[in-house]
Amino acid sequence: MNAKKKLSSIAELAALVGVSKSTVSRALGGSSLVNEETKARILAVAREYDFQLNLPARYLSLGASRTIAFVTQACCDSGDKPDLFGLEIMGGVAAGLDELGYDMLALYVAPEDDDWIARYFDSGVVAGFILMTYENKPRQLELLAEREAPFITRGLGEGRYCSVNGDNRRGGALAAERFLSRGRRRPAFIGGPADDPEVTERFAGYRSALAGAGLEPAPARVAYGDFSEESGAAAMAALLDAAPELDAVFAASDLMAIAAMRLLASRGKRVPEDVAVIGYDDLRLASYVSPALTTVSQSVTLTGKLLARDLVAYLQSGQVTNRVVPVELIARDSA
Amino acid sequence: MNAKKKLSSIAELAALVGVSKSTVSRALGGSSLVNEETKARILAVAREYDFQLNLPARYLSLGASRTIAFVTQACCDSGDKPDLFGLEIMGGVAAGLDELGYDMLALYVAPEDDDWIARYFDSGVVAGFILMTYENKPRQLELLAEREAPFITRGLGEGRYCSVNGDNRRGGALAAERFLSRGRRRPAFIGGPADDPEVTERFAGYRSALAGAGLEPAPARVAYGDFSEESGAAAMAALLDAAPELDAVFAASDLMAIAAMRLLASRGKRVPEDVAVIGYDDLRLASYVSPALTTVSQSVTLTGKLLARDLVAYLQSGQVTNRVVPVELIARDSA
DNA sequence: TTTGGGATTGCAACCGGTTGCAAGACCGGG
DNA sequence: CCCGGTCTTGCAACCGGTTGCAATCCCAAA
Repeated sequence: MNAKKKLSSIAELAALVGVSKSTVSRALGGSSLVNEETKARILAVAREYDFQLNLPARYLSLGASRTIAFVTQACCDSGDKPDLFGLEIMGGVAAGLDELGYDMLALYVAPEDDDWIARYFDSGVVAGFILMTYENKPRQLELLAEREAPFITRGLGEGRYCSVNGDNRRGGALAAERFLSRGRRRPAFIGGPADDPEVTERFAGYRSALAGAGLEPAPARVAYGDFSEESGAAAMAALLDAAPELDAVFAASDLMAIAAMRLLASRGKRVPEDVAVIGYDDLRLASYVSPALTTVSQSVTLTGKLLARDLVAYLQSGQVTNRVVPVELIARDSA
Repeated sequence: MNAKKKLSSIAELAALVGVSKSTVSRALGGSSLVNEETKARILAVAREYDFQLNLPARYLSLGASRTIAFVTQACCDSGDKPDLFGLEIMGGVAAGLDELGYDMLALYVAPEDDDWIARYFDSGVVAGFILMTYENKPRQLELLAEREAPFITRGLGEGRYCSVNGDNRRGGALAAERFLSRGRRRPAFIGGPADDPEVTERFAGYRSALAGAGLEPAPARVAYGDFSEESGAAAMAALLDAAPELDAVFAASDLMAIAAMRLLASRGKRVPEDVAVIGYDDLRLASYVSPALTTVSQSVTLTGKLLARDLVAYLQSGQVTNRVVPVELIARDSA
């Protein structure tokens, strides 16, 4: 039935319908410069042969592609840890881009690689980037800006470039409120890097919610890591030494929270009876550990879709957006 | 310094060096038809201006792109479960493709979508596919074959098309041996779909290892699910009812194994004291649950790299390969 | 000195789209 | 009947690469 020979160019289609290349091109592009009746005829034949236009040719001609690069950290060689948070967001981004008719190229870049922007942007393969890397992020942002490559990032944009960001302040507050409602009066905090604006925001929200209850985060009950498990364990150990009286811990990433729970267990503390624990991110993991981790959820799917939409909007209009997406507390067993 | 104006075409570069387009094209392509000295001169200038050739144009001219689509299941709208196993493999594929100078397009397709092959292959955006979907996989394989689109899949290829596959038989055997060495004599099996060749292989390996010790898997101690958690819980429940004497469970996926562990706990069985549990896949998750899951590892990174390499080899030579990658038992606490 | 052949290089066509511009068809008004 | 204007359509140039073929140059062999 559909064994008709493949059409491999607009010219063949044109010949078949009896019009010129240009007319076909315009018809497929939905231009108003074509007679409705002719357009219908062309589209009918196109559908019948299920014609697909050649995208490389189109991109060449248009001087712009419809592909977006999703840039995430390379998980080096070995069974190294992929960036789980980034990976979960990728699904949302893919869905968002798909709706808008864009494709997603997955780019795993090594932290010390600066070359990818040129390789992918200057060569015309991608029209823009979604930046999810953590290491060296500021430098990469700068490089992108320098090249005038369109991009969006998850995290703070500060009005200078597009971003989608969780409501970090509210996230911190949610954690603090949860502790308070559970009667905890001596909560501790484990941050990511102390100079990471997301971390300071979370801390600010946390502190002011505590302040609302007349509490203040004792300096001895504040420690910083780098979002990784190892750092989470180390921070937890340090906190226990410095402030053994703590009865709750709010960590700025699920991985640190999980590591903290392990360390607590190894020191004979029960979670949540002795120490309540709250994480951040709501990785898929969080619901599998035991006790299941109470955590602040950033709605990965929504974040992904917004990253996609706002970047495409920027490509089309140059409109810089800094969107904040709501967070919510996912109450499980650890706090 | 490097503020030289951008070179946006081979022609500009050519003018700068004082040669023709063709010569530049050949020099960049490493052709032997160019004088070594000229080639060096061209490359030097190219590097100085860090020139990137326009890939859409190149692909158009060559009639083939250097992009591979990694096809995985769309995780529909909501906070739906992404295919964790696929996602972990993706990292390996990305690394493998990168080494070979290919790019990776991430394609999340809905199970009932048949159109993507045309959209991506006929339009010339991708040169081939890596197929990771589970639902409707046979049909999609058929469609790909019909269109003569180059692809490779994880799982069984049966000589008809390229594949990379874990050593399922050995995986099953490893699990059985572990049970035996732990003194378990009444092990149960939870498979994925009973007609999935990977599952039957695992079962075959498992059964024959048991047979080596004079045991036989009682039919009452065999159940089938679909790799998902829900099905794992259901299967486990059924097994407990039908064969309450069981002292071990080998599940064909980590998710089913984890669900089984939960169900066992809810029925008052201790893992591993009362019932030992072994999973399959070694998802990142496996080491986080408690007790940490003993499981059969398929070396995701290696699998990913091989998928990349074998597909590219096929693109270049038409050589169909069916590779089997070794599996290993990761001993943790659950068995 | 002429001739043959290898090494380099450039010309120009082609890949398959898009689009500015001109041309033809057809309309109503003057 | 002529003119200007609106609709449609096609021509041909262009996007930036690749590559077959012809042209040129140089050197050794005859």
